[in-house]
Amino acid sequence: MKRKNTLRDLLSAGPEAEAAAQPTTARVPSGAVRAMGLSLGHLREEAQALRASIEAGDTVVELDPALVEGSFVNDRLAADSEGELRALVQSIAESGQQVPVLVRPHPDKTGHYQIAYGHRRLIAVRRLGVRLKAVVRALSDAELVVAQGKENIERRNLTFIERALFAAHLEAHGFDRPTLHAALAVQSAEMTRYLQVARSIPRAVILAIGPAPRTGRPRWLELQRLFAQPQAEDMAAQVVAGPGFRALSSDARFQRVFESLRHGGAAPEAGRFWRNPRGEPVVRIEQSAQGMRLTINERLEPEFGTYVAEQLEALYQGFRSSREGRKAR
DNA sequence: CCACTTTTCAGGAAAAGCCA
DNA sequence: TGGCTTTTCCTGAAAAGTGG
Repeated sequence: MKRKNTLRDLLSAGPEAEAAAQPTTARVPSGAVRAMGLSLGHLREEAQALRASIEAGDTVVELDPALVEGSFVNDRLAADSEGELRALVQSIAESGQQVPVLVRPHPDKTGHYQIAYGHRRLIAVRRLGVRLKAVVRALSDAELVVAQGKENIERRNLTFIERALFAAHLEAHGFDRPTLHAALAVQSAEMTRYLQVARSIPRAVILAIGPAPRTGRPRWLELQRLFAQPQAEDMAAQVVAGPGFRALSSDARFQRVFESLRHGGAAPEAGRFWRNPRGEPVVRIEQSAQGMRLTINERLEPEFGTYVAEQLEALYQGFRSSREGRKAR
């Protein structure tokens, strides 16, 4: 099997070589690797996938990229950065497309194809106006989404909420749990959390917040719990439509929705301060999932913090009696 | 700037709940 | 009852924050 060996040589590094964590020049020119900022793990996943396809007897063909369409399930909330894409375009222009993409014959349009993984390479190749190196395999819908999921999940490119939405999309398409687990490479417990979040938080709110790359499972779960309270949807809708919301980063948008539901009203602005009459920011007020933290700057107000600590008992008594008063009314 | 602490995230195991 | 889903908890790693 000459072809098999040739292709193997192209992707010579196996998992054993990766374990050494040393870049080998046999696989892809190392300069290009560095330029693209790709992790070795990423290359390993692709190499493994391709090795698997070679072992399955697939051949690499060259296709007109115009005949290749995207998948029927969309998994991303945000497009890849232009910088990353440009680096990939440059790499392919210089050293050619080193790794083929995986496609299947289009189920409805004869002569067309649907991509399973390699979306970014497809875009890059289109820009260059060259032909697309691809492995064509007859994949079922389930196999297609599993392959597509692997492309993103194994690169760890999707945020928590993107995975959750992807899972929800797949579920809506009627895929069973085992397929979902395989597509996202997670256990059933994690899948439950994805679906729970995607089901409980209104889609419009999720889309308005966006991928929130620095917001992970705990806080999304916490937000999902907040949506159990009455009026949560209305409140969130108000926040989302509020002034300046769009201008915030995705993570800040999450934070604003989160805070507004926690406090049942207007979102406090980030990094609040209490100022003394001189206008100095003496107390920094920070809200987290755990609670509220007050940081008292004793350089600005010496011994104020000590005083506040001493007054906690009196403050608490005042807090209790104000609560009782409210209940009695 | 560096070392240390705290927070956050995500993977996974085990227990609990649900349903045919 | 057994299989599957959901909930809860624990853990290690990474990131962020803090203080000297």
